[in-house]
Amino acid sequence: MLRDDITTAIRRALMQELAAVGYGRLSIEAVARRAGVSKTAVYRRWSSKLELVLEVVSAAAGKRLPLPDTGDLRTDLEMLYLIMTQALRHPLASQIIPDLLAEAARNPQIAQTLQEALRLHQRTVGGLLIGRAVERGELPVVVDPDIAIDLIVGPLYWRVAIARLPLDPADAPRMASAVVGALRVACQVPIRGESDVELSVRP
Amino acid sequence: MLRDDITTAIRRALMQELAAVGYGRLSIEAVARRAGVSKTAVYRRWSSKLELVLEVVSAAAGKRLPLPDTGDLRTDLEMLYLIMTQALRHPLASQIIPDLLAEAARNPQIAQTLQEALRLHQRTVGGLLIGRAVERGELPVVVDPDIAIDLIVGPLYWRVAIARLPLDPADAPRMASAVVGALRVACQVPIRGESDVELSVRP
DNA sequence: AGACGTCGGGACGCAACCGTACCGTCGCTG
DNA sequence: CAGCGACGGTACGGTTGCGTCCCGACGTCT
Repeated sequence: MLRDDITTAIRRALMQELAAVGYGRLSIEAVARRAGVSKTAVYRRWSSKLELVLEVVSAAAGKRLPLPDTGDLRTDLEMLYLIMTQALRHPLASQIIPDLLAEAARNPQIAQTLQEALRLHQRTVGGLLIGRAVERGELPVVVDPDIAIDLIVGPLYWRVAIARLPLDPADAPRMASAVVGALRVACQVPIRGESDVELSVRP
Repeated sequence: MLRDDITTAIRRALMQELAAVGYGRLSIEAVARRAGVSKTAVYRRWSSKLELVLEVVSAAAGKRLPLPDTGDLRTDLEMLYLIMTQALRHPLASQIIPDLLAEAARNPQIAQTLQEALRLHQRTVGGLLIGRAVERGELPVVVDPDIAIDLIVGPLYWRVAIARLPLDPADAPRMASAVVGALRVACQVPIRGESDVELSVRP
């Protein structure tokens, strides 16, 4: 039987190495060195760099974040943003996730794994948030869950993970309010044009 | 004098190689090979891989996209989304930009260059769009241009560059309408009063 | 026309990494 | 207690890329 302590050491070393040098420069040799084991120990468990990364990352992505349920869409989003900000601020996540997303543009295997892990997760989270808001009457019937996801996740991901600007705690409620406004419009039947109805923050 | 044809051949080869293997795996040798020149030709012009990439990329990022000015914020955004989608659909952009953004998390030089090139550009574009909308009375006075950028760029970038879902032409107007809704809310004075909803996270 | 200066190309030594074969060791089993 | 099987570590040949040096070729200037 393979020793568990060595397996976990390799997993941990992979994450650190991935954050340090990225998938492109990642070498089995460096992972083994950082883990304090030999290359053979790695090759016995995974046959290639790709397989190693896919297994470890998909396992790590399986950890679900807590899902806010405050009974109010705007507050739910605000909490979600604070949670996501904290998660994305973590050095491992903030370096590994963009790196793998970029690599996914070249490697279909990585793309598929990330799609299943991240996008599916977000779709359920977003679906839950929006579904509950619809039940409470805060939103009309959703037209397209994909657009809803884009509107919810896009702004925060852009700011924290891409632009790398800090999300001022005071900004979270403002962004949440704005996204609620976007969702209200997006959920309307897409009648072209007459969207100059006054949209208030207050329900 | 350095021959211009070879210089441009190296520039073109760099972009292709960057898209093919990414910054991490990029090698001067491969660039020279693809350009059909010798390594010396590259080293005579740029002293290192980083310098080469910075120069070429910042030059390429300087190309400004056309800025829509239709006299209506929603239509401006719709046009902007179509333009951005087309630009991001280009294989070079769709692979190079996420790759460099990920690398920017490790390399301050790249981060700074991208900040200046992309973020600054977007800030001017967003500032223009929003400024004109404010002048027309479509929006109240902007509170924070950064949040406005996040709301405008985030959803589209997320969908096209990260989730890699195609933006259905029919989705552009819907996304534009939704973002207008978000901007209307975001531009209101952020009175924090009526959010006395309980702030608790239920798992 | 001839000499000079500059540029591109090929070759070299060096370092890192890959994937594998072999060897010593540990633990289980009878 | 002894034999066996599986595991981890070291060593190896091969490949790739780096950065540099030297040489032949081309254009220019006098």
